[in-house]
Amino acid sequence: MTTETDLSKRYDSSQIEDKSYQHWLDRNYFHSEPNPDKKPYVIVIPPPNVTGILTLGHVLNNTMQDILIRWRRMQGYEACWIPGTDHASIATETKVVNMLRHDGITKSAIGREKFLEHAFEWKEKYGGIIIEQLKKLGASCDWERERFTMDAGYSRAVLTAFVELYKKGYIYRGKRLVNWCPATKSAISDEEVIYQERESHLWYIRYAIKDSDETIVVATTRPETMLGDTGIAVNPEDKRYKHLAGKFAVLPLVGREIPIFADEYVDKEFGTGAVKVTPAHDPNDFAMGERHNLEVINIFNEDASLNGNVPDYFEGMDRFEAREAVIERLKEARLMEKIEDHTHKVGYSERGHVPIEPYLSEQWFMKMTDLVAPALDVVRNGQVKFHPAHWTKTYEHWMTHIKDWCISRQLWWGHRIPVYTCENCGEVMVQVDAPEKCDRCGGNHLKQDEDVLDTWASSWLWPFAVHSWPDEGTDLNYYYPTNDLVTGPDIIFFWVARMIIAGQEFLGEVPFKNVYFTSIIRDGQGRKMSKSLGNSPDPLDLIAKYGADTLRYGVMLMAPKGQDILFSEDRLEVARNFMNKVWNASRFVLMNLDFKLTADDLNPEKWNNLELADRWILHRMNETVKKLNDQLENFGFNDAAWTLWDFIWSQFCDWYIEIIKIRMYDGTQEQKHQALSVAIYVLRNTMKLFHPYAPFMTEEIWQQVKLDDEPDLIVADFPQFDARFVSRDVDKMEFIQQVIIQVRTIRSEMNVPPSKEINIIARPVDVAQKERLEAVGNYLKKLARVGELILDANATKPSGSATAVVEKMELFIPLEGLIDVDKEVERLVKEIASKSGFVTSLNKKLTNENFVSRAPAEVVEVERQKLSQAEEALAKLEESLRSLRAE
RNA sequence: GGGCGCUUGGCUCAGUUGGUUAGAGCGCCGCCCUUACAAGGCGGAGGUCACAGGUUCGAAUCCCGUAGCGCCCA
Repeated sequence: MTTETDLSKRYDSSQIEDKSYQHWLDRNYFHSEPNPDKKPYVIVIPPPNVTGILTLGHVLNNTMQDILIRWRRMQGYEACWIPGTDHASIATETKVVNMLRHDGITKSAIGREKFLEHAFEWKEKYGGIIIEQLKKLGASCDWERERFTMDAGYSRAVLTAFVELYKKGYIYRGKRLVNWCPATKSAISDEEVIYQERESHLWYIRYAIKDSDETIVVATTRPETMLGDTGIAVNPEDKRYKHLAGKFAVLPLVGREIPIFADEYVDKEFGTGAVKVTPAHDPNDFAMGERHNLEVINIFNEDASLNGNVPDYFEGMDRFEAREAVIERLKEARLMEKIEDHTHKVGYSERGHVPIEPYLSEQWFMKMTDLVAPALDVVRNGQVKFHPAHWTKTYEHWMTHIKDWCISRQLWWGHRIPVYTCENCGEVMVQVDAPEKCDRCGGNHLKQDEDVLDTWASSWLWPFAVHSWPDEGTDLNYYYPTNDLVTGPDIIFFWVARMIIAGQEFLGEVPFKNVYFTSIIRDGQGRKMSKSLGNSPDPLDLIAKYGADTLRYGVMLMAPKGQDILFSEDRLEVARNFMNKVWNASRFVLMNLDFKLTADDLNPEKWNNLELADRWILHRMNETVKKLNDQLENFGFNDAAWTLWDFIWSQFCDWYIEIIKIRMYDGTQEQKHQALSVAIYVLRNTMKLFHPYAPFMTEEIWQQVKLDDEPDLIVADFPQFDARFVSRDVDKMEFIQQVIIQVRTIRSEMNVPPSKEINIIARPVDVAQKERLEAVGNYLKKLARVGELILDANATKPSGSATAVVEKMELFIPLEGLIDVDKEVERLVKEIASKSGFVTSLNKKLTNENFVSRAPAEVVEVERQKLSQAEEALAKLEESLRSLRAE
C-alpha cells in the first residue's frame, strides 16, 4: 500500500528553495557568536567587487565555501562565514564616471566631495547586487557580519595600517617610473598590468653621428618615443659599434645631440644591436639612464598625448597618432631604414583596457623586502598550506623577487592617503584622524594628499579588519585566525600573499591555515568565458532552470582539482538527473512508510531482524561516511561529489532499494518494518552527507524523515564513522551480486525477454557456498527474474544450457528451445579467451623466480589465489564448451 | 629566456605512498514504459595510459629525455 506523500514524481526546485532559505534565515542559523564551548570554524569570503554581478566563477568559489561551512557547522563547530564587498577603486570609479557622463557631468566640474556623494549614492542603489545573488545560491553567510571595505570601521583599519607602516619607515614617497594607465589617469601596480601578444613591427631608424659621415641604425617597437631619446646604447662586446662609444648622435626630427655609450644590457642579437634610450618611457632605459647619467625627458601628458617637450608639430597629438606622424616624417627624411613584422607582448591596463605607459611621476610606495620575510616563512614551514601544493612555488618565486609596491592611485573613490602637509612650514603629518593644526607651527592651513590607496592596500587586511582591529575585541580574538580561504590563483599575488604579509605584520599570526585555489572556469570548448564571446551563462538563469542545488552539485562534479573546468549545460543535466534520482529514491521510501517513525526504529541496537543486504548497505554507508569526511578534509570537492554519486546511485538505489522491494511487497509486517527502518536510517544519513552540496533538496526531504523533536538538517549532526556497522559479510553480498550480474548478462546476450522468468541450477563447491546462496536466493530471483533455483553439488548440466562460473561455482541456465547454441558457443569462447589470458599473465608472474622471492609474501599469496580460482573457472568453462559442442 | 602544470577509450575526467589482464560519467549499440525515477532500468562494445629510454621481480604510477598544449613571470 502506498501512502500519501508530498513528493511529486519529478524534483521541482522552484517549490522549495526560497522557502527553505527564508526558514533558515528566520531561525538565524547562519549567524554566529563567539562560543567558548565550541571550536570556531571561520571563512572570510573573497569580497567581490561592489559593482559585480554573480558569475560562474563566483558560483564555483562560493559553493566550495558553503560546502565547507555547512559541513563544519553540522560537525559542531561554531561556523562563521563572513561576507562582504570590496569598494574596487578603479572599477567603481569608472562606472560612476560613465554614469555621470550620461548626465553630462564630469568629475572635474563637480569636484571631489560632490563626486563622492554621487558614488556613494550609486553604491547604495546598485552596489551589492551580488550579495542578493549569493543568497539564491544558498550561501549560508553570516549576513549580520557583512562588511564593506569603505565602512567607517574598516576605513579606520586601513588608515591605521598605513600610519603604522609609515612610522616604521616602510612607506615612502618617490618620483619613479610607474605603470601609468592613460585611460583612468592613474598609476597602477605591476600586478594590474596584463601582457598581451600583439602583432606589430620593428622599425629601423637611422641616426646621424655628429661630426662624421657615419650613421647608426637603431631598432625600436615604439618609434614615437624617439622624441624623448637621450642616448643610444650598444653592447660593450659589439665590435661593430665599439668605435662609436663616446661619440654623439643627432636625434632626427628633434636635433638633440645624444651620447652613444656601451651597456651590458644591450642584446647584440636583437635588431641592429644598437638601441635608442628613452629613460622617461621605458623601465630598462630608465635604469640605463641612471647608470650613465642621461637626461630624462618626459614627452607625455597624463592622457598620453604629447607635451611641450617635443617639436611643435607633434605637440598635442595622441601617442598613436604621434607614432604615425613620426614614421611619416622619418620616411620623408629617408631615415626609415626598414620595417619588419614583429610580434611582442604589450602591457595593458587591467581596468582601463589600453596599453599602459611607463610614466615618471610622484607616488607612494611600500618597501616590501623586509615585510615579506615572515610571510615567506609561514608558507615554507606549513603554517599556511596551499592546495594544490604546487602553488607554493609560484608564491615563493614572487615573494623572493618582489619589488616595492606602488600604493597610490590618482582616484577619488577609495581611502584617501592620510598624509597632511602644512602649507605654512611644510611639516608633514601622517595620522588616522585629520589634524586640526600643524604640530610644528600651529598653522591651520593643512593639505591632505590628493591620492587614494590601491584597493588591495585595504583588502589585504580583510581577515581581521572585518572585526574591530586595530582595537582588541572578543570577535577578533575568537574568529582570528580564520581556517580556510577559497580563492582563485589569479589573485595569489594581489591578495593572498599580501594578506599573509599583513597578518604577520599587524597581528603576528597567519590569516588562515589553508588556502584552496580553485580552477578557472571555461566554456565547453575550453575557451575563457567572456562577455564578448557570449559564452558565459548567467548563473541566475541556470538556477531558475535547474535549481541552485543542481548548479552547485553540477559544478562540483565537473571541477577537477587543479585543472580548468569545462562548463556546459549538458554536464549540468547530469547533476539534474542525479537530483531527480535522489528525490525519487526518497519518494520510494516515503511511499512505503506506513507507520509513524520513532527513535527506536532508528536505533541500531534495537534492530534484530537484519539480513545480508541490510548489513551490507550499512557497511557501505559507513565506508562512505569515512571517505567523504576524508575527502572534504583534503578539499576534495570533486572526489566527494563522486563518492556521493557512487553510494547513492550505484549502491543504495541500484541494489539496496531493489532488494528491499522483496520485503516491501512480499514480506511480513515485521520484515517490512525492519527493511524500512534501515532504509530510512540510510536515507537520513545520506541527506546529511549530501546536505553541504545540495542544501535545499536535502532539507526538504529531511523534514519528512526527521523525528518531531529533531532539529533542522542544516544544524543536524554530521555522520561519523561507526564501528558497529563494520560487517564481515560484505563479500557474501558481492558473491550474490556477481551471480546476479552473470545471469543478467546471459539473459541479455541470449535475448531472453526481461518479462520471461528462467530457472537456474547451481553447483556450489562446498556447504558454505551453498548456504550463502540459499540465504539470499530470493535476491537472485527478484533481481535476475529467476523462477526456480536448484542448489545441488552433484547436478548435471542439462542440455541446451548456458553456463557461467562465479567463484568456482557453476551456474547452468537451462534454455531448452530458447537458447541459440551458436550464440552461447560464441559467448563461451570469448569468456574463455579472456579468462585464459588472465591465467597466462598470472602464471607468468608466479613462475618468475624473482617475483616469488622478492615480492612481499602477501602479494604473492593473493596472486596464487587468483590463479587457482581462475584456473578452476577456466576448466569448468572449457568443459561446458565441450559439452555444448557435443550436443 | 625562467617557472608551473597537462597529455589515460569519441568527449570530460579518476587512478592516494609502484602490486587489478586500467575506472567513472557523458556519448554509442542492444533489450525493456518491471507499481521510486524513461531526467529511468538491464546488458554490451570501446583504451599497446603522448613518444623514446631507464630504475624495479613488477611502471599509467618513480627518474631522464623528446614532442605537443596551457598558465604564470621576465
